[in-house]
Amino acid sequence: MLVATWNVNSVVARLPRLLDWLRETAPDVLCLQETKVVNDGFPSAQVAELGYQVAAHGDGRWNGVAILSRVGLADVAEELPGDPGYPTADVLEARSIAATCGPLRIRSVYVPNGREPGHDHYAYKLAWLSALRSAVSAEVATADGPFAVMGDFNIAPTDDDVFDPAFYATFTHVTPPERAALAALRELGLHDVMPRALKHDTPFTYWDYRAGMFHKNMGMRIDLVYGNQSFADAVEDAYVDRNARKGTGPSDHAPVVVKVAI
DNA sequence: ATGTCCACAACATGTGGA
Repeated sequence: MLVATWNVNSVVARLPRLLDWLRETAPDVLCLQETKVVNDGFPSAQVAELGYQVAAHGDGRWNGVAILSRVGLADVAEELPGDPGYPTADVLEARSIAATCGPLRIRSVYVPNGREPGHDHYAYKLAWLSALRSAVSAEVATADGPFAVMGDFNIAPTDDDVFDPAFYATFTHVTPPERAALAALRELGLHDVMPRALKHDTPFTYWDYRAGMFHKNMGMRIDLVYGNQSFADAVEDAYVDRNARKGTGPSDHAPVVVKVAI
């Protein structure tokens, strides 16, 4: 199986590139983030022509996640129990969706950005990650086969995952509490599936649109694949498809593609 | 050598978010 995750920064704006990429790469399962569209606006018919079923969970203007599968799609869960909501507990954002795709249980996540350390949104990010840990803990405990949670975590696990730690020193994505939240996920028995880079030896997955950062390779690895033991044992290859970040009208993220013997 | 994009409201361009 080929499994992938990609923050597309609007599935509508990215549709031509998404369809081209699906034809070229032909993943069996693709997790999307930042679809930025309500479910009725999701281009389901276009991806269906390529053989994919869709489970979408969208807000509209912001956020939005989805799972595309051509190996079956069942037991879809859009709720995240314990979701703290933002700015208040009654406002839940579309940041997580889970489904069973053939033999694989999968969760696509778009972790809150956090904006800046100390901001309300930063506290929300940590609370949201705590809720995610609880949900994933239950999934890991009940999974009798391969399980993976993947998506845009908006956290670089280590200093090696950013082009220059000093550049990000005062920003979110690298603070100890955020990294501790990732470690808490791994403590559930999940493995960080490290992709190889197609260039530069740095498997970054995100480069800001501004100031030519992609061309200077000033990026971060914040799109992650965390798999349980069964999933990790089956990994044959993993890479960041930086080619999808090139050219006209790219997302600011590149897909992470994982080949698993499942 | 240089370097942002997206959606929305509204209908020009400002705004918020990333």
